[in-house]
Amino acid sequence: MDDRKKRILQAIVDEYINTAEPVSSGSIARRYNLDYSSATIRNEMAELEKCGYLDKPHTSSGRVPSALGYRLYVNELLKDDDISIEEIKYIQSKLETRVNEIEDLTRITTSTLSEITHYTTVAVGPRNNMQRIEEVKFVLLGKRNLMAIILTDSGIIKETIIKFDEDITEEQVNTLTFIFNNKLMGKPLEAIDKPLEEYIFSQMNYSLNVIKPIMQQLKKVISEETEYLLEGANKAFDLPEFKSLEVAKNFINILDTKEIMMDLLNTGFANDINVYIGEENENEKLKDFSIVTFKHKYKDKDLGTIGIIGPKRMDYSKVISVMKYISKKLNGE
Amino acid sequence: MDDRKKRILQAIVDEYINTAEPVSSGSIARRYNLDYSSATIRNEMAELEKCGYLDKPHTSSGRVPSALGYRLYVNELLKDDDISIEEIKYIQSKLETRVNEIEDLTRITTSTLSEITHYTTVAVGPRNNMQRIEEVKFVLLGKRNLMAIILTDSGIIKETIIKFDEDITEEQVNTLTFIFNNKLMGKPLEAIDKPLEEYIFSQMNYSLNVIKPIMQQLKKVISEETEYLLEGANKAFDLPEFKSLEVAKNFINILDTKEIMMDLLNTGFANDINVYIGEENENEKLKDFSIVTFKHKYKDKDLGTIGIIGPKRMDYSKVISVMKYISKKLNGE
DNA sequence: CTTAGCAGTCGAACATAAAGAGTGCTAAAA
DNA sequence: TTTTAGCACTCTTTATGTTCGACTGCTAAG
Repeated sequence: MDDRKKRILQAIVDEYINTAEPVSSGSIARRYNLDYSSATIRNEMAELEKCGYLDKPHTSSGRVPSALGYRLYVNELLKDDDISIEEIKYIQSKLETRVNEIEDLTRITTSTLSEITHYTTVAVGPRNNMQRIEEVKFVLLGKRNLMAIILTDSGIIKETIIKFDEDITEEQVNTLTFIFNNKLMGKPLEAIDKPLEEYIFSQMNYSLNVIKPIMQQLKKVISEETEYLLEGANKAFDLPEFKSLEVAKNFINILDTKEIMMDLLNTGFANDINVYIGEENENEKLKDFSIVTFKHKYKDKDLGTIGIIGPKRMDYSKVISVMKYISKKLNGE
Repeated sequence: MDDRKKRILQAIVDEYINTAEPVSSGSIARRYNLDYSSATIRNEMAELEKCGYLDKPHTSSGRVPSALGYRLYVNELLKDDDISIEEIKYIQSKLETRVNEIEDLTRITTSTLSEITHYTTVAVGPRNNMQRIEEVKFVLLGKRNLMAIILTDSGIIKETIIKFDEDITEEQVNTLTFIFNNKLMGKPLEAIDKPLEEYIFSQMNYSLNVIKPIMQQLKKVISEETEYLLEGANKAFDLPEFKSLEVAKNFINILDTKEIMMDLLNTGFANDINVYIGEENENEKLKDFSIVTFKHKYKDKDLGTIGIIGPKRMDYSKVISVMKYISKKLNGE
């Protein structure tokens, strides 16, 4: 794989990302100043195809990058810093918004990312079981409703309401608070389990009627799907690939069955931008799409993962540049 | 408008709802036992068209109901009780799930409705400003975070977190709790406004640094969009009308810009099922869709509105029957 | 090693024809 | 007066053929 082949491949991918049309040897020779004739480029393209980096829709058509071609492009040929001053300013202004809840920061980041890149953006909260409990609070609402608040080290606050069939006293609440904090402070969320239930039951002399519903609801909340955010689903429909009904249908399906995206977002390495290109994905429905994800943190607190989904012909340079910038900015310059 | 015309119109609408193909006089004569020849039906169809109840895609094609036709059908010709025993059992089993938070009930209702009808379903919470405050609680989280909890008479609980730049004392929290409850109990949510802020400021001898952020955040929370739920967006894409790219694009657009649906859901009469048919909607984007909404209540508490969006060729009988049943069931038999 | 030139391939766009479904109208039947 | 059989006419759909243009692949010359 010599240098000239790479330059040509890069030109083809760039051109295809811009036009969404199969790229001909002539257009490359004309528009990119590679100083070779279309015939030479044609020969190189034939070889690139033989190596699997390019595909041809039919015998006499131009070339289209294959998944392998995009992969090489992403790994080796990306333009760095593909982000303008205006965009930087816009991102800065957005991220400076003061937020009270950490979820708001995720929401702002997600929508900003979608606005800048013009792709659909998805976010999930951090994996619950990684978080450690800092404090548990119980607040009596009326006589038969109890709100439980769990503060974690990631700054995410889980709260839930538990309904009872009998009245709860302030004293009970105090005991509960003491025992839960005593037992759980510093522990991961998954420490809320059966053994804990038994321990608490042994410590408190109330009926199971009080503890059972609390444990049940707490377990439900911590096992619950983390928040799932979706921004700019309609943006995709302006892209030429969505002329195909099958593509459009798959897209909606992917977004609607949250598990597909959630799985993908929960894979991937921390501290890194992960790129999944078309057929590289196991899921058949993702074959026409690429997804770029990154775990975002704020002052080293895990805030979950944000992903961008678009056509394989995605503007990887732009997307990755913007993600890198936002990631750096969030983590403190 | 004689009876026979109505029977024929009903047959045409029923047939079109089933097949999504223009309906011919012959198919009506064959499949519905109206005891008239296709020629007679043809004559009636011509008149129905003249009156505006039917449309013809082109000169020699069958007829398609117009918005006016659907309207007459919905107002006068609906089959009652178009819901099977199995469906009733399924709905019952779903609605019996015990829930702790009122939002869960909305979620279950929304997804059940989507599963039974096979249409996309949307829900919004009740209009905030209608609700009355029953209690306000403040809970100190750490030293500089305060959680505010507002209980309303509809059972919806709003909670939010307020961040401070200085430490807050328990004493301050107690004073805040006393003043807020004293001033707000029984008042509507919109009582949280500028005059309240001034009153509280006059009553407490702390700096504005404490009250300002609280009021700001509370106002934000109560003015915030109420929850917006979406179920079964992909179901729509199996319908033949979604072969048209324009229709599909409009659909995604409608769902993505929440305001369109929110506006519609917040219109409409309480205690009633509201039907909006295609061009009847002011919004141009809705011209190909119909929406059926109902305000749902649980034991007379307002839980917001649920709506179904589908093609104009929606199975109105089924949708309305299911809604009526669920509505009755939620409000206690 | 590069490139000009040209034959060959394929898709897109357009025109044409035939088949089929449905209507509207007329005139006969009930 | 109402209903219906029958038929001409209209319009869509599908199939088929044709042309045009954009590319490629290959050969042979530079």
